[in-house]
Amino acid sequence: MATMTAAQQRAQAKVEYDAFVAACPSRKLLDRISDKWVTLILAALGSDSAHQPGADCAGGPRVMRYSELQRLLAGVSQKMLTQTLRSLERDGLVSRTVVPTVPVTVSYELTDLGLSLYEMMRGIKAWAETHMDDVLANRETYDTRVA
Amino acid sequence: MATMTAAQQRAQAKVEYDAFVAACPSRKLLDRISDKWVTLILAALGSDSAHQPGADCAGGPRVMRYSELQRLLAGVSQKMLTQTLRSLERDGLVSRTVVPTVPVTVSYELTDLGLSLYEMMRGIKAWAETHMDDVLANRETYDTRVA
DNA sequence: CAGGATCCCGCTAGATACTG
DNA sequence: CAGTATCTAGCGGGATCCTG
Repeated sequence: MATMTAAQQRAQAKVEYDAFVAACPSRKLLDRISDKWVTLILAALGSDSAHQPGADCAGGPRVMRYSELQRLLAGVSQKMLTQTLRSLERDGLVSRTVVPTVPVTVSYELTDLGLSLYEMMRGIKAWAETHMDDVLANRETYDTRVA
Repeated sequence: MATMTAAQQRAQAKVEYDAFVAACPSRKLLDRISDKWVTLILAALGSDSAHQPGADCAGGPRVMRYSELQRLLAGVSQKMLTQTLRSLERDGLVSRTVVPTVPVTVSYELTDLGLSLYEMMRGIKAWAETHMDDVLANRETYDTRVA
């Protein structure tokens, strides 16, 4: 039984390729920043608070408390907020500070690494603002052509 | 019944914020490139074929056929490959060419817009290769600190 | 105040089978 | 060769309730 069927060989190739892709640094980065709340938290802590519909918190503090973030990011569940903050802390992108008052006070801010990531996201933002209109236009053209 | 409960107001805020986020160009871009197969197809068509474990197709053609892509991207299902290619075509990022031979021959290649996106992804790749090691190191430190 | 624990549901990727 | 159609299971994420 040393031989494999074609299907088995394909399955094997898939496993290897998946492992290869999973190990790719770019893939890891994308997995991280593609998370909806990651980007929004980064934007919030990076003081790019234009991500709030009406109000503006321009020049707002780069250090925010849990409840502040929850208020700013309307619609985030506690679960996702906590989960996301934890993973960002784990990756050394944000720092978490607990002040043992009563009740307890917890604040978050970007680390240097997190700030660096935030800066790179501005590059993405720049591309998006430059080219997304074209993409959207192409999309509409395509849809009307089909219909 | 003109008044709303606190819960209703929160739900309303969430809807508005979600709509706001959905309209954000950066968000749209991230939704697009965070797709596993999108990035891999772009890499394949951008001739960055280092995404194959063993073999190398350096300097490979920027125009590839459906079956070539399927072979290169080991483990992709027909469904996802077709679906992804369609959406990329819809957005004007890749062009699809049908040659009516028997059986039919279909080839894909990047458009200028798609190439531009590919170039921007190299920026992401650069950041990843520069900083992901730090992230991973932080992650391990965090895990051992907890355990 | 900041978060842990639990239940539950929608969505989507994937497998399978069929076709022009 | 290059798809289309259908069905299903797994899982991420939200809602809800509880606590140091």
